[in-house]
Amino acid sequence: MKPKLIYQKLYTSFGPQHWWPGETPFEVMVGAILTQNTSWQNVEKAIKNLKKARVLTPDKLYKTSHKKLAALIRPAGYFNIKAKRLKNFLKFLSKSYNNNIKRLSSGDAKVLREELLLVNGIGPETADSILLYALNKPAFVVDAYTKRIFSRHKLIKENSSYEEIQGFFKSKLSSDVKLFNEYHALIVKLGKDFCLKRKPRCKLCPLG
DNA sequence: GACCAGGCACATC
DNA sequence: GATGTGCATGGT
Repeated sequence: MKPKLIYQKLYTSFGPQHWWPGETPFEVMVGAILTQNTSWQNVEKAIKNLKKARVLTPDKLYKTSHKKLAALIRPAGYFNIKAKRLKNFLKFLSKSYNNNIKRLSSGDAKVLREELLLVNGIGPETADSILLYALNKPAFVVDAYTKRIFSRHKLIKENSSYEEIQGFFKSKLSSDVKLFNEYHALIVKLGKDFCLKRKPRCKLCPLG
């Protein structure tokens, strides 16, 4: 089955997913770091804490102490390391872009991706999530579900690298922000509902 | 109580 | 380049 057809099947089954769940680009970027290897449900609690404490802006979050920040994001797990990663990102945002999100989003996507990857704590998936969902750049996001689902359906090798999998999708799809947005969200929906780690395939899977 | 969740860096071979 | 490990909460 071709990637485009799979997309159509998923869209028909599940409908639009309205991603990313976040009110502002900055909130999306923070969420992208907090959700690393963590369920979104837990991330929501952390973001709620940040909002309640009124620190969910680049400058205020950067000024928040490590101890306080870690305590606020505690529900998202790995709170010590994620507090550091957030600070690393905030330092980059401040030093390189003067906390100007508009200037950030007007930059060249390829350059920006490289800059993000230089931040300790931001890997390929987090970088692409930020590019796609916060800055509206056509970056195809690859995650654990993508690997699992597409290798089980024999479309990619099980040991393919991130770049290989991303290349596969980019070569088969038009470079369209809306499409990339919806496709990744639908993959996550499918993964959560049907493609569990220990269950090789599911009879109810819309892909058969 | 085990397993899992929208990763990443780092050590070691 | 591949493989193993630490990081941690909360839901099922």
